[in-house]
Amino acid sequence: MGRRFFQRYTPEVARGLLGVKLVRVLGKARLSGIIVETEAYRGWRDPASHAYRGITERSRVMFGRPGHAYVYFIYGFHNCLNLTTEPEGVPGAVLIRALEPSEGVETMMKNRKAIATADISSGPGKLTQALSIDRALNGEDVVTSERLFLERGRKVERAGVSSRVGVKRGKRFKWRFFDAESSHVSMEMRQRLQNP
DNA sequence: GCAAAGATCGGCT
DNA sequence: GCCGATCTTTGCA
Repeated sequence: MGRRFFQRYTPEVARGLLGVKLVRVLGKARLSGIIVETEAYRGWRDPASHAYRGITERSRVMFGRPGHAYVYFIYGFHNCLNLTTEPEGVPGAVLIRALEPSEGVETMMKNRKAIATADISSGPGKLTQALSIDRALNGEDVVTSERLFLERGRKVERAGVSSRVGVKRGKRFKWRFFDAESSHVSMEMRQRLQNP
């Protein structure tokens, strides 16, 4: 995926990432999964976004060039992976919320101590654990990186849209996108199917 | 300095 | 459905 893909209106990128394969290379091992759920965080008017109050040490990456990883640590336990969007200077990022595992499933299971494959990466904190993604990858350029990047995946026929989950403010933005035909999304919110 | 909240998960009731 | 774990970031004194 080129830089231009990310340099657009964030909800558009979030929708466009559905069906794309996220690849993590660890030594000679390849771990990957198809993105089936995303959320957009954008601009200065979105109260749920880390960029809401302007540039801080943490949110700096969101204001930088598009196509970079923004990884933050939350609740004392979990890392969350985002990909930055919009032209430089405009804050935006897409939170990757769920993957459908494809390569390296055994390793991901081990990383997760999971017994069911549906449980490997069906949540933002789960997938970073499965793919060994932490803040060491914050700021990684996924357009040129060889340890974290995107590849062509499959076409998503039916995309669902809803409010974002887990946020208190900014509910009015319908910026959560998911593959309505996937059984690997983070929650069973497969009602309210629409076309974005 | 310090206190409080947080883009979560898993276990228990 | 509710609760606890655990620690970073941020806002305010």
